Amino acid sequence: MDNLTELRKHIEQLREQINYHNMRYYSLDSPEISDSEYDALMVELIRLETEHPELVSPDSPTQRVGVAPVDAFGTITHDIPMLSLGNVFDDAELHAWHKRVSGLLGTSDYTFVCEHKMDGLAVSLVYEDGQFVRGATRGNGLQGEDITQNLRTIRSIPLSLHGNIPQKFEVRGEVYIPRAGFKKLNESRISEGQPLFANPRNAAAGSLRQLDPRITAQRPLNIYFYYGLGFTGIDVPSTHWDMLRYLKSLGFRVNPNNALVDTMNGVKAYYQLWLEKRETLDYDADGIVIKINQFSLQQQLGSVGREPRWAIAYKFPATQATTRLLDIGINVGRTGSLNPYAVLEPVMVGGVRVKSAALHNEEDIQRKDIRIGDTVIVQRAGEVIPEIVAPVTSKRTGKEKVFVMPKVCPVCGSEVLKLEGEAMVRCTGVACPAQALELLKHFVSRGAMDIRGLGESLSRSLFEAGLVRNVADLYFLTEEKLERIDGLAEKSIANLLSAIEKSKQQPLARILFAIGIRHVGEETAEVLASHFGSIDRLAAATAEELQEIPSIGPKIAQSIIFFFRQEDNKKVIDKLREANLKLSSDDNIATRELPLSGQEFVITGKLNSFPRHMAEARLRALGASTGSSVTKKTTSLVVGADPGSKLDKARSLGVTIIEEHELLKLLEKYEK
DNA sequence: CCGCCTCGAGTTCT
DNA sequence: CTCGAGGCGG
Repeated sequence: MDNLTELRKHIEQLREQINYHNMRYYSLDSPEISDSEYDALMVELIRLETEHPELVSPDSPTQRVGVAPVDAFGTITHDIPMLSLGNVFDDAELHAWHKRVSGLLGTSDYTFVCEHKMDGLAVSLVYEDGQFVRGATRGNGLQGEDITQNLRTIRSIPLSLHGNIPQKFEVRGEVYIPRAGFKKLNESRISEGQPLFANPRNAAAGSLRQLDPRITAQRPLNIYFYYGLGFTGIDVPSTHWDMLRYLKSLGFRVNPNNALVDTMNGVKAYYQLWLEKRETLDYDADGIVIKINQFSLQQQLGSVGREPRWAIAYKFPATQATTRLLDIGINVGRTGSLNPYAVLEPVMVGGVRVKSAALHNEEDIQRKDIRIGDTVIVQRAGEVIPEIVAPVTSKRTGKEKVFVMPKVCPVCGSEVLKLEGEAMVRCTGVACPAQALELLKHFVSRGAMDIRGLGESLSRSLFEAGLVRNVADLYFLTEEKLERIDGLAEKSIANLLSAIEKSKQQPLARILFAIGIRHVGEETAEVLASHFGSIDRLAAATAEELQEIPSIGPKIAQSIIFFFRQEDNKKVIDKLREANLKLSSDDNIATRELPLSGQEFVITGKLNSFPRHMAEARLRALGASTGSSVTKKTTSLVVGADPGSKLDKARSLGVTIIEEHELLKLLEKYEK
């Protein structure tokens, strides 16, 4: 046997192996070998084919990387037209369809196959003698574009089939981009400065229509097959359901969520199920497709125009809609950030009337190229919050206006500042009313001081009436003052005052969160409260001391120091103290659970009342940690009889030193 | 210095 | 929920 024949055989074997594992991995989602083992096979094949280009065959798995570009797509006439589907939008219309069909057939003794109506691109593939020879887009239904080379790059499309196969047949399926892949694709497009795809469908369409298949090969395209036809040289199944199973047995990827259903109630249940669960799918589905299972009945029904009578789409309420962007407004946040939002012509999306949407920041608007006056696609997918996906550029009239961030704060007129490397533009006004009001709203909110009955509108009224200029003013409100507010009855006033009174008991962590130090949220406030135990100790801390705390870095440290340096803030804190808020957790009942957490105690010398390990255990039970030597992290040193060198160390580090009787007092105070 | 993770801030509608 | 920013480990 000569060398070349042997090599040819080896290459053929490799291809078969790779094709088999391709099918396991891409079509059946159940790989048998690891990715690296697979890669090794592929590398070997590429090496052999590079060395012997004459042995490269068009169905070789190496050819999926895409061949050289074409000038234009050829036209392919579909042997059997690719029909579109009629739509129904509610149960009544669905029943009307069922009734019509049953009437035409003279029976309602048939079954249904339910499938997802995937939001992708319908394609048609022709196989001859087990080889994939031709693939086309749907086009106008009669003629489509020849995208054979692009389809070859999709891994789950078998290039050649084995076993007892039809001489010739056609399969149809839906090409799509999985959601995860779509997200990644758009992310990489951002970093490459390319325009974003509005949705996975557009991305799939754009990818399939690449003239250069090498680009298509890099897109995460996938496909589900849902139809087989035009078989020659073999007996075909007599129902659609069996056809799907047959396609699967040939190695075509078939959607596992398809269902065979006996009754209309089953159809409705399938619809309801996936209406609720559609967000869990890794592709967009805009409805379900109901097909009459028996081919003989399908034939009997035939088509009207371009729509078969034997199938219907039952659409989900749209999660995307287009509407006009009337204007772009600006909100000023608590931190002074200027937050643009879209003013939309109200539109129904996913069953809700949407009239505004957040636009995050200026860059976001520019990247998406959204202009005032544009027709835009609004989305309200699984998430409740609407967003603008993209403008519909084809609807531009030329009168649209590009948005520019104002140079001054729209509320107080102060200059705005965009810091180097930051996305947000900020108002520099120290006394900006918008910021003050937002801070007030934040202060009374649920996670902060939790003052019930003081919502958005009352906050605004109090602020505008000049009764509350800063958050501390809340604690000096009186009945007489509140009577000046319109629409505030006696009972409401009493409730409000009692809610304010109650909030005085909020623990230190809540207060630290509520006063609105930049970069100090709930979590960090908790850390600071348990570490320092009082607002005064926090205010006195240096940047170094702050940064020693885990999760506190230079930025947060700087922000805290900046906050406490401001005269206005000092005044507010003094007034809060005057109002008897718990600015120190020492006298705070609400922090009882772990009053000493964040503190580290070290004991030196001999204790009289109990052994050292007992003292340490009791301290730990209160949330403190205990150490054996004095370090920068030590917060208190307990001094017993005959103290050692730890005392000197503690003095040099400025660690709080307490005596045994003070420790006892401390323990008694917190233990119960 | 980069990538990963967590936290902070802002947001819509019923 | 999403995006940006800060902290931190490799």
